[in-house]
Order: sequence, then structure tokens, then C-alpha cells
Amino acid sequence: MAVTIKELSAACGLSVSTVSKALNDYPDVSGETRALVRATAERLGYRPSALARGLKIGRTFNLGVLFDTDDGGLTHNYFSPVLEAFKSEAERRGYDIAFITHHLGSSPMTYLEHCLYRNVDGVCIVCSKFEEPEVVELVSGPLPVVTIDHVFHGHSCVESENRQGMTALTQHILSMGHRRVAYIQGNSASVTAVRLTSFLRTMHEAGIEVPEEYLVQSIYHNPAAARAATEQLLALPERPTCIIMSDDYAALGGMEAIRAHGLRIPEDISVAGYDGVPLLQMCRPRLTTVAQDTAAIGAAAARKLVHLIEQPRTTFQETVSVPCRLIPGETVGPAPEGA
Amino acid sequence: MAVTIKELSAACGLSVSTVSKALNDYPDVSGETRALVRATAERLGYRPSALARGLKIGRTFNLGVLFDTDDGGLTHNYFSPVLEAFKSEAERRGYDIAFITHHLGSSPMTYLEHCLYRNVDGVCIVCSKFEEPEVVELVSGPLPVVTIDHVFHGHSCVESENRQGMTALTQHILSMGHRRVAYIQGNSASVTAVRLTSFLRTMHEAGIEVPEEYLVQSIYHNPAAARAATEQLLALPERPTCIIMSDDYAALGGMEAIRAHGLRIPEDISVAGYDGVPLLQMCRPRLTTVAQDTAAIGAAAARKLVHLIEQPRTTFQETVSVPCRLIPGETVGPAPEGA
DNA sequence: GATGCAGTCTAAAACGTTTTCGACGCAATC
DNA sequence: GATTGCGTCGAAAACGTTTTAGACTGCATC
Repeated sequence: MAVTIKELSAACGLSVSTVSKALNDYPDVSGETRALVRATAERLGYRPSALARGLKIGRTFNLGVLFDTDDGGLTHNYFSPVLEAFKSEAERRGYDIAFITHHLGSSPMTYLEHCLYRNVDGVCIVCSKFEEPEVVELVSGPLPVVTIDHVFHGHSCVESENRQGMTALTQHILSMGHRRVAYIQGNSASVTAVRLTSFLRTMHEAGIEVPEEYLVQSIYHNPAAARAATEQLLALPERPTCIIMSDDYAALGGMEAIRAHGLRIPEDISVAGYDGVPLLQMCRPRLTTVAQDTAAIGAAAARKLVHLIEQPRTTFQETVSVPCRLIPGETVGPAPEGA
Repeated sequence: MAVTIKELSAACGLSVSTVSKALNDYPDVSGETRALVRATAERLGYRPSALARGLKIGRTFNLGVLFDTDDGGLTHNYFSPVLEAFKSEAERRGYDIAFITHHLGSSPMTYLEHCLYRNVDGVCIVCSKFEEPEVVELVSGPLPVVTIDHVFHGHSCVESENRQGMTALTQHILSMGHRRVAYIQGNSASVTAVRLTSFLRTMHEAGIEVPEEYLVQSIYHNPAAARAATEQLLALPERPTCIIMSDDYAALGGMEAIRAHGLRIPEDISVAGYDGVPLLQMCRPRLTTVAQDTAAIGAAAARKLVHLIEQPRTTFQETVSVPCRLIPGETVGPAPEGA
């Protein structure tokens, strides 16, 4: 169907090997033949088959992406822009992306098996349950790996400067006069711990100790879980005047709970998110949140992974942190009088 | 790195060909050897290389996806859930998906070239400018093609029952007493025409002729364009009491324009969207819109494409329509008195 | 005139599969 | 006892590349 190198070589009156070398800039081919080959390749619309090439050289110029599908998959409000940026940057560098699942049709396979089966050159773990055995197997496998939002020992990771981000958010809340601030945290990952610590430290530095019952466990990107967590907080004898949600999308669930209690935002109770989902910034009231630079995160991950693949010797494993930015929206207001 | 069929055959004490046949259910291999091969394959964790297999049999079990990246790419509020559903269904049937771009690294290539280069078995055109020459080239190329939201003559397409959807929406608006209804339409595609026609017909059947200046051209998924279009409508001497936006996301821009004019929604002016973006249904005021069944659309497209690939003879080209559902939200209220 | 050496080119093996074809043994048939 | 046929297996070609090793010029060197 597509024109092969054999047809091209026939059209040039040269051997297959010479044509291949002409196309791949080998030194032992004369200028004229190189020009001839280039020209006829252009004329015939020749493209080397990625399959044959990959089989031979052992590289596919494909990057695997592990994207947990339980959590909305491609519709995930935070991870999908990250992935979009990752994809663009990868494509700019000559790599296509391939999704990694734990099955192919009916037959189950581990993530690692899928990667080896498709011969991807490296993997980016974007949105996933990091403690799953299959993920651990993949990480400790033979492939270059970059993770996002969770650091595995000895591997590269890209994340926001969450300490800076959460500190800024907490200070903003404090500056609005809040003293009773509750914190709903997401599932376990490096970033979760960093954010919580930054929150607690900032509160501590302001001379405020956060009571145990103001810290409640929830799940990222899960409005229902956030709603339940919020209910729990609202039922407290001394309820908080401000709640920091695990993320923007989950905050929607929390705010629903608050409205269901007949409370106004932010007059009666303030709410903050995390992520900076653009769509929510176009809605009213504008959510107070920390915007993560998804474009920078995705691009950095792609760059890192490509480096890891192309210069494995000179590239060192590291965690790269991307600045994030406080968005003082309309959902965190002054603390109610007498609270 | 990964275990090859040669190593497997050595471990079994059999020839490569016999092993291959055992794995691929050829009849001329005994039950015991088949069992032996299966067992040792399992034990060694053997997976055939997709590259070698694809090269040999001329199929990759990869589906190409053409997803215009100008328009938000993976973050697109309507197309990303469609794609997610497409992906899941494809994977269930043993296909991975691959994104098609018009370049690979620095060297430009047409969509079709990219498809042939990666040897995809078929293409789904999801979100794209259908009139572009490159897209046309791809459609008229040798590969099975399924489109979404635009029908090319002689090719399969999946879309919502837009006629039903827009008719229901228009009737709902009429039932709220509106007579001056404006319509902001998206860029050119089959669905755009169907929706406009359904709107006009329904209005006509209610005895209302829509004036020329109430029909304004805009761009899908583009809040800025919708904002401009809305400004235009608001400047009219006799301004509409209700505006149907091209889609939910664009509606956010339109609503911004309305708020900027000091008008209230829906007391002063009503607004409707199209798509039923879930996130917006969690915000206030809840947007009145038509929910498209993205899960059904994506899955249907994947099924259709796989059929086209696997049973090219018995599968016929058709347009499959998926029901959609009116969501009477809070942004379409009763028409103002005396309007 | 043999030798060496660039400069070009080609033959052929290899990557890991699938698939065609023929080989072999053995039972049944004439 | 030769032939046929069946059941099982393996050799080898093929898919479209890349790359190693070598072949062939022409030319300068000794």
C-alpha cells in the first residue's frame, strides 16, 4: 500500500542499502546519490515503516502513558491538560504517545507487559494509584520512567511547587481573618503529604494548632467523597470557618453540601480548592484556588523522559518543581464576625 | 529484553514455527504440545512483539485518532469524554489508540502519511476542521474511517440525534413563553446545519419567523467568539429574550457578556447551551442544555470502526444516531413581561 | 607493477514474527 | 508390499528496515 524502500531503491537504480544509508546520513554515500535519493523519496512520498524500523533498531519513538481510567481518564480536569502538554511536547520531539492499560482485548496483561509488547521507549505515569503492585513492577522495570505528582525513589518526577502553593493559599486564608481552618486531603501520594505539611506548618507559624478533627481524609477528584467529608466537618460542634478541599473538582461536592445546609459561600463559610481548573474560573462564584501550571508540568515531563531515553548516561534522575500561583477568587471571604 | 519466540521454542524443545502455530490455534499441532507451549509461554511471560507481528500480518491493532489540537485538544469539554469512551471500547476489543498529527518531530507529514507510517488499522476523526485538504485526503485514503459529528459521503459517522435534541430544546424555550429567540451557531459541519434547521423549523411550526439578525455565526468551544456574538445580539434595537449558544463551553463567554451588561440570567435574558458538560451541571446557575451521550457516541464509533476493519465485506457504511436528552436547567426562565 | 587507500557502493544478515510448503511416521487401504 | 492419507512437525521465506562486512573502482605511493 505505502511505498517501500525496495520500490524506492528500484526507482533510483540503487541498492536498498545505499538508499537506506542516503536517507540516514551515512558518510559513505556521495553527495549526488544522496540528493537523488532524497528527491525521489520526496517524489514518491516514501516513508519508512515505523514497524520495520522499530523492529530493527529496537526503538519505536513511542512514549507510554499510564493514565488511570477509573478516575475519569481523559476527562480528568487536572490531568488531561497535563497530558495534552505532554503529548504536544513529545510530538515536537518526534515521539508519539501510546496509552498503557492492563489488558488487551480479553487477555489481561500487566502494565509492564503492555509496555514491552508495544515496545515503548519510556513511560510517563500520570494519574494512577502509585501503591498498586503493577505500578511498582512497571517502575522497577527496565524502562525509563517519569512520574507526575509522586516521587519514586531513584526516579524522576515532575510536580508543582506545592509547598509554595499551599503556603500561599494558607496565608491568604489567614489574612482574611480565618482561624478555624479545616483541611480535606486527597489519597496518598508525595504531593498530598507535602501540601498537608505546608498547611500545618503555616498555621503553626501563625500560632494556630489545627485540631485533629479538622483534618479529614478524602479522595482526589471525587465530589461525592468531598461532600461526605464536608458533611462531617459541618456536623462538628465548633465548625470551621474555612475549608480547604483536596482539589477544585472535589470542591464542587463540598460546596453542594454547604449549600444543602443553607449556608452561603463565602459569607457563612469559605472554601478553597487546588488545581485552578480554567472552566471553574469562568463560573460564579469564582473559586479561590492554587493554579497549577499544567502546560509546564506536561512539557517538563516529556522533556525529561526524552532525555532519559536519548542520553541515559548524562541525564540524572531528579524531581523538577514547577511554580504554581495563588488565585484569590470569591469563595474565600472575610471570616464571619465572632467566629 | 523481553523474551522472544525463539527462546520460548528452545525452552519447549520445539521449532519456532510449531510454537507460533500452537499459540495461534493452528489445527496441525497436537493437544499436548499446544498445552506445553501455552504453559511455558505463561511461565516465561512470553508476549509476541507487536512490531514483528504487525510487520508480518500487516495489522497493528492500533486505531488512529485525529483530534484537532488547536481547540484544546484533550481538554475539550465535549470531545474528551467521547474520546475516553472510544478508547475504552477499542481497548476492550483489543485495539490501542494512536494520535495522528501532521508532523513527527521537525519533519512535516500529512495525516494520511502519519497513518501509513504508524500502520494504523483505521482512523476515527473526532474533532477537526472537516474542510481541510489534509482531512479530505485522509478520508478518501485507503483506510477505514469513522467520523464524529460530520458525515462524509460514503463514510460512517456517529452523532447525536441532533434534530430531536434541538427540537426539544426549542420547544422548552417556547414553553417558557419566549418569542424572540436568537441562535449562535458553530462552525460548519453536518451537525451544525441539522441543529439550525431543527431550530428554525420548530420556531416556524410555532408560527414564529426568526429575523435574520438573530442568527449569528460563531465558533464551537470558543467563549471569546460567543462573547462577541452575544454583544452583537445585545446591541440590537429589539434584543432577544433568549439566546441559544453553540455549546455549553462557549455559553460561558456569552454569559459573561450578559453579566457585563448588567443583565440577570434568567430574569432579564435566558441562555441555553448544548452538550451537557457535567462540570457545568454542578455549578450555579445550572445551565439549560441538551446532554449528548458521549459514552454512547465514543463506544459506537469504536464498534463501527472495528467492524469496518474486521468485517469489511459485511459492514455497511451508515450514520448512527445516538439519543440526546434535554436538561431543563436554571438559565432558561419565563420570558420577561411585555417583551 | 604491486600495494595501499580513499571513496562508493552492494550483499547479506538480522530484528521477531507468520505462513507456506514439504518431510516424516504411522495407520489404513488395495 | 506399495500406495494413500492423516496427524504432526520443521525449514525457510517473507514482512521492511538497518547495519556489518566486504567488493569494486581509481589514484597515489613505494
